[in-house]
Amino acid sequence: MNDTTPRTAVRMTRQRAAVAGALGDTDEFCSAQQLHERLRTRGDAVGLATVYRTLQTMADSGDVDVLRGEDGENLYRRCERSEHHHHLVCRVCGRAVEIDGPSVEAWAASVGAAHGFADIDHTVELWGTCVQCRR
Amino acid sequence: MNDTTPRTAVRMTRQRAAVAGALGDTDEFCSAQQLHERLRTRGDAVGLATVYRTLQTMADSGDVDVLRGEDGENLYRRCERSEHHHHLVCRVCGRAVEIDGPSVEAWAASVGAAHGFADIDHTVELWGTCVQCRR
DNA sequence: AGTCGTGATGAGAACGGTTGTCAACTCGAC
DNA sequence: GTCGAGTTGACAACCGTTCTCATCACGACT
Repeated sequence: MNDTTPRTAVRMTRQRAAVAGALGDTDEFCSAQQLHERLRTRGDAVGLATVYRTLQTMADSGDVDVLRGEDGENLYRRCERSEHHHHLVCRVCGRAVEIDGPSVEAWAASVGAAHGFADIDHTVELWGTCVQCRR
Repeated sequence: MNDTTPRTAVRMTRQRAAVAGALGDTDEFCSAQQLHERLRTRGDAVGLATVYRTLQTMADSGDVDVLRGEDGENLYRRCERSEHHHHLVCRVCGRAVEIDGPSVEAWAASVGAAHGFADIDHTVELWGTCVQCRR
């Protein structure tokens, strides 16, 4: 009954290594399905459900950033910073820049409080077209 | 070839009036399905597809605000201001306050430009729990 | 190296929101 | 009243994501 004996160990499997590897290959946000396809063509086939599960787990533990694309699907990218931050994402290729809005956090909290709302959470993402994709 | 003869008139139908009426009843953001259900119990039955189509049309013309809920579904609310603005939404009841982040717009544009991104668009929504729902 | 328990996997079904299909309908201009 | 084009509704199709469950394989412990 002591915590020194983790009851739920996270096992390292070929599949998890593959997903992590594929994510490490790029700076761009990509969907679970894109990742699944990339792994398949790479010869590192992993079940789609597993890709979803793995990404979810990694997102929970803060190993990947998740954000909802403009069409509603979830996009993932390996996380470079563990602190809270936002993104400037290219809507064409998915390339992203991590940014922080120094004032945003404070602004969100104060606006929330001013209207009597608690547990304020905020969504702040910037979409644009990067130089390469602009042509 | 002159604009004085609109080729595609928007017709006022019982269904559109019903959807508009249901939206006018509340200040809260609600989903297409909630609206559909509300209309049904009200005796003003409208097909689900029609509710979706009508909301989409109204959103395009700026008559309703749309935002994507935390679970990914689209939420609609009658629009009070046509100018660009953001929302502070109660994640429990959907009640919302229209807000504007004076600095947000400028900040988004400058960050985008600084990284060579064009056509910057931004998503800024605040979620919280309102007084009534806090208990 | 062999055992074993439990977490992990994958194929496919299920789900939930949304959009497409198409024949029947109805608004509204004439 | 007529007529045509926009509109509607029941239902199928879509699509991303999650669930199911039998089978597999880490890895801790011999």
